[in-house]
Amino acid sequence: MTDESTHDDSPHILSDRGSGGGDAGDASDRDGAGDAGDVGATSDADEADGFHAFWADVIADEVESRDPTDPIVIKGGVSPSGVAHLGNVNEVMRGYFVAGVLRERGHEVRQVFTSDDKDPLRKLPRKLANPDGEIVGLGDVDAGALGRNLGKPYTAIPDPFGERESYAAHFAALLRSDAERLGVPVEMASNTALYAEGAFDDAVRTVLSDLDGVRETLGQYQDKVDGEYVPFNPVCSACGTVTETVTDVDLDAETVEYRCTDLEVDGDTIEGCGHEGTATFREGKLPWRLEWPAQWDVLDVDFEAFGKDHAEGSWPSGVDLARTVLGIEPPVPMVYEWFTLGGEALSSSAGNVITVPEILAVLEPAVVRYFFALHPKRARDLDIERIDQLVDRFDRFERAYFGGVDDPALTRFAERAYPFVVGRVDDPPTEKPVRLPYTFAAVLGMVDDPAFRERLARDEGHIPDDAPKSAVEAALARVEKARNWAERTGNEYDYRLQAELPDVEFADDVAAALDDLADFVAAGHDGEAIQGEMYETARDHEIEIADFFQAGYRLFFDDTQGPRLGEFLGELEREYVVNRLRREA
RNA sequence: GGGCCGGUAGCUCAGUUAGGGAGAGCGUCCGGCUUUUAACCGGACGGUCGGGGGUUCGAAUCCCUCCCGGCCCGCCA
Repeated sequence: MTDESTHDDSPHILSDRGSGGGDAGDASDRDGAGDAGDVGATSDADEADGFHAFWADVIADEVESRDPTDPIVIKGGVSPSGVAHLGNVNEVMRGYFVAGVLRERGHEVRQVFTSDDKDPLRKLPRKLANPDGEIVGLGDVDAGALGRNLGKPYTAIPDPFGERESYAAHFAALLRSDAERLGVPVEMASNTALYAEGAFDDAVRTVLSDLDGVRETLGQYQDKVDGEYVPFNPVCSACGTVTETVTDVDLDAETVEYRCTDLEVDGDTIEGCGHEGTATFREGKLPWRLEWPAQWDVLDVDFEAFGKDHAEGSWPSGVDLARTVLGIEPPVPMVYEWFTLGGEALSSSAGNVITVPEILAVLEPAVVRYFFALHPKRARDLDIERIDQLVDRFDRFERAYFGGVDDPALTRFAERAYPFVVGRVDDPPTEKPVRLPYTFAAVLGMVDDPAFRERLARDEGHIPDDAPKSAVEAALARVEKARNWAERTGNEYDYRLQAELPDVEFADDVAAALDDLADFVAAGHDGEAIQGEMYETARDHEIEIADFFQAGYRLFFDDTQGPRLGEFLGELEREYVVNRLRREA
């Protein structure tokens, strides 16, 4: 009915500047009705003039302006086709922030995540993830079994790892555990299950009852849609593949007639078996362009975030089909820009991916959530080599929340977003957590002894004297992350204290200097004194200071460089240091 | 070819909603911490805000245009 221009349905609502501000013509009917009642009653945390420092508030405003009925439904979803990487996390984390804001405003909110698992497996993935989320190659599983199942729904293909009921269930379980690790409670919904229980029956009936309408609308977006097009893909009862050739529709019986024909995928052909049969509305699926709007209808979706790949394809056609065929209003959309990993596009086939377990090996969950709290529309790069920069930014963001940074813009953003980032909306922290700078944590990661780590952190002033035990433990947890980072990247912090004496030899004068230093340490001195004595000893023996330090690094790290040596040695067990300096153990 | 999104310092990013000082952290350089050895402190250097044009007293911000990158207009999420 309401024939609004596509401009008004732009999913780029965080980019539109002053939308509706220019044209007097269309501003009246869209904004006028919704605004009057409830705009003034929005969040108390907002400034009165409607400015928002946090994008999730902008989205929440838009959702509220449509007068949704509780519970508000926020959806995300992916096809469980293979390795879920950090890019897919957008689908849950973006919704997490919007859900949090809406709950804070007093709404009941459900966050639903669909596994679009009735889609067919179109080609063999090059990489898979095992039940622990670790990436493995196709050679580690029965690739032949997968190859024989091309064209079948993911839920009809056995789990390559033999643990769950299907390929889809395997990857859906990984997605759920990813969300849980990030502290995001989501309701998982299986598309296959929704079809099986009849949830899509009404939508399928509506679509197949209005073939002319579907063809006319969708034909404006897809050239392949012609007078013969039928928007339903039955699953062949003979061979189990998803087919595309429907020859007749029987609305009374709620069935379709089909012929199992070939499926073209990327130049390859998945052969149909030629079987001719009958399928019910539950024994097939809608094509994506219609299935997406049907999900909005079935799940009553109020908001959905999606990648920019959908923005100019299935979103505009989905909006149109929702209104003209299904008779519903589409949800509030939000497009997120893709991020790059180390400057390159995420690509599972090229191996340029990082999974949630992998990122959580080097980052605390709050830091990952912080990354996804940043503006969704900005092009950004996630660089593992310099992940310390991201952590530094998080620490600064956290300090800003506690009023410790002279940066009004950052402080406004932090005051609003921080409680959601740390998952403490209802009882925000009142004391700033103790944090070790990430690179300092990497230095501590060079040794295993927890007591050593804590001593050194205290000596360097990173842990206040009155910090409670739990805060200290939480701070030291970062050391394991930073150590994993150093090992993964092999960077300048990737040193390990050598438990065994490295196989080394020194010139006589260097050896004599080491013996003198050993005597000094044995006499009992602190790290600062040892550091100073190293210079004295080198001078006494007329050797280059650089050579002497290098000898020390060779003995303790079997390397030519390392951390500030004297103070480091001062924290280690004295007997160990003395013996090592004497090259005895 | 058409449409959409993105482009701010060497790096990672704020600032674009609401036009007014071009900013932060890191890196680099210099200096300090008795003594060059990656942790700590201070300072400096560093940008045609992708280019050009326009509106304005004033533009990173609004308009036009061009360049570069990504995405969509086939399939698929």
